[in-house]
Amino acid sequence: MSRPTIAGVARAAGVSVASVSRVLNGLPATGEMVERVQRAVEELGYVPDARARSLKVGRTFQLTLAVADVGNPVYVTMMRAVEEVVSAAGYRLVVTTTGPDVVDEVALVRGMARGYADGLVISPLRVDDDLIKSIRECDVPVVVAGNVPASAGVDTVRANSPKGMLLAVEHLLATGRKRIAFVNGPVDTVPGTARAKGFADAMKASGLRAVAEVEAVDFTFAAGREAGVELLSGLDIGVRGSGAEARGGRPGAEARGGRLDAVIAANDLLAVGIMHELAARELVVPDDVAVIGMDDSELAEQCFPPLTSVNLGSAERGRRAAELLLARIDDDTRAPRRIVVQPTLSVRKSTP
Amino acid sequence: MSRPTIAGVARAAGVSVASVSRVLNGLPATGEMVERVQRAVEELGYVPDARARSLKVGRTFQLTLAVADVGNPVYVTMMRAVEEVVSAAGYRLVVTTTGPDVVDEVALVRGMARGYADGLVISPLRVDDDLIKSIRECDVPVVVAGNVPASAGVDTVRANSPKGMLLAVEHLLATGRKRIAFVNGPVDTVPGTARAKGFADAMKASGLRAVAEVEAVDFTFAAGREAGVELLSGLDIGVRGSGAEARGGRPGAEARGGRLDAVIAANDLLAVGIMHELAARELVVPDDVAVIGMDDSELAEQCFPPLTSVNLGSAERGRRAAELLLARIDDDTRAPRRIVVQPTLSVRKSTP
DNA sequence: GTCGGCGCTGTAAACGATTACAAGAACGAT
DNA sequence: ATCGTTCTTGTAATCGTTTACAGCGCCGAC
Repeated sequence: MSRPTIAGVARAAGVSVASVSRVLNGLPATGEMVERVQRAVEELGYVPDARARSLKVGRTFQLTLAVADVGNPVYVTMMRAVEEVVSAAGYRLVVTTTGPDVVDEVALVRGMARGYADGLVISPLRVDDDLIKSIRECDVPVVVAGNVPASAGVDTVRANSPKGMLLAVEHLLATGRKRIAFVNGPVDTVPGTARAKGFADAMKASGLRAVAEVEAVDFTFAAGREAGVELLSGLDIGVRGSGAEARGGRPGAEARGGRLDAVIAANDLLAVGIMHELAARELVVPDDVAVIGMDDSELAEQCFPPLTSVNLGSAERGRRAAELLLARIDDDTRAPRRIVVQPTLSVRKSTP
Repeated sequence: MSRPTIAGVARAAGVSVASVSRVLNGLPATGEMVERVQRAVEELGYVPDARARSLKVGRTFQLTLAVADVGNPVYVTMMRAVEEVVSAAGYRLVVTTTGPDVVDEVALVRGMARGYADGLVISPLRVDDDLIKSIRECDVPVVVAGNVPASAGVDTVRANSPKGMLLAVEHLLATGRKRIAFVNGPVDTVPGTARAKGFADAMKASGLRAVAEVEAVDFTFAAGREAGVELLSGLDIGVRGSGAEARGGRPGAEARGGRLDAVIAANDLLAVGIMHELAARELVVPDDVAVIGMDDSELAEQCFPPLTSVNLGSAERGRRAAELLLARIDDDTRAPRRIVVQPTLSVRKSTP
């Protein structure tokens, strides 16, 4: 009645359980043995039990991907890439949402010790010593998709935000925009700090000063809109001066850096949120204000106008991270590798 | 050196393994016993092995969610909802992408017999007898998020597409649009057939005839653009007649149903794809053409103009599906339930 | 003909937890 | 003081697989 076990198959085939197991795992056996076992398996509809197998071989053939927010399209891209690699290698993927708190990330990493998965790819939003420690002590292999110090002694795959920022700023310069504002996510996050430093460096290298900088409360669309409101109130805006200026920008605006003709956002969701606020003020993208996002997610081509975005290689990072994880599962002695994926710029209609 | 087992804890605490297990599972024990065990656990950093536990108790505390395409924002919404419910109940979520082929869905359901998860929520894109059969025979509880015949004898949670279509058509009528085109996904899919029937019924009920109907190759953004190209070539378009008409619509267009002033798309991704093609032809949404999507995903509020969309309750469907699954895991004797979630219309700027 | 070697098969011991069952302790009632 | 009840604890079986080890043919070589 209940599911047949390997013992039932053995009985039906008139052989030992060991032989059944061997046939099922492709170990050497005579043609007749294979034949009998396969017939019995077929007849009973036997399917090996993953739980028992996991216990014995010490592996679950599952890998975990932990991201902060599945609603962020960049994680969807990454998830796709990871899925592809790990499923090709015969693993299932467990996707976990950690949320924005580092304590939940730590709890997750600690929990890996239960052995429900053979490895972890984690893209931590916030990093502290506890997290580093938990990763270093973790029983199962961990790959970090993001930036943690080399001292953590863990495989990492990260983006090159500074280079990406440089691409963005240079592209704006090349198209004649110099009055640039920057909307970042929380600076106490890993991507937030990287973007902040990258933007500062890129601007310095180009001899520019930011017209304005705003820190959104998180990396979501809603936060992008809020940041847009904050950014656009009281600033003199637009190439044509058709915007706030016509409606009378505050006097202080000039002092804060002058007119605004371009916005760089720390990710695509923020960029799209800002574009909505620009539209609400009847400012035209890119004519009045150019907008550049980061991540080059699917949203960048779906939004309107299509968003020029810095491709930080999220798909490649996902792929490489998954590959590193698989490699480490096979060989845990190898020295940790630190891969940096280089950015490219996907130019679309949101910049002139 | 390697991970401590319950036997190690028992030795360190000077008690039996049974006692350790009991303390860990909160079964009655004296204060001193609890004390000793907890100290030993603390000292050794013991964490129970999920694999061994799974084998013994016959449960993995994992649930699987199978969707066709993680890139579709409606699945992201659903996934969030499912995640929330199942993780609150102490389960992990395994997200699997089946792709568009029914054979892969069947393989997935069959594979559940391995017992790597305690239940499955599947949102099948295509359904055939094999799939129904595999679901009926499945060893672990299955809940279908979608439409399968009652004869399958399985819990289902589905949307009410016809009602949703009615909401869309009525909204267009109420805003003075009668020349409606419909862009569907593949009609050999579950949502595709439901939408097709719903649209036909809604139009009949309103005494209207479709100006045009296009079937996209799948439910993606790219397919939406292709469908947009097909739809818009040679049709006379727009309330103001400022569009194709000015550039000379083909003579045949009138015969095919006359001018076009509204498009209903089978989901948000298709709608957004179409909006891009409208924009490429300098047609203004909603002034020239109104657009309505379905799913009311995050993309609907992120795109521009924000998309009026039929909310088919994807979050609620996810939640209810997860709840049904948890309930069935607790009690597999209960008769199958078939829940229908009612739609609402989220009116935004893409309709007048 | 015997023996070594090789290759297949079966027996039984793991893997690390839970839990049925039995045994012992403690305690109150008679 | 004895007995029965209750509560706690320990012993050992069990979940379904994999795999070390031993046994047993069979073959070729001497």
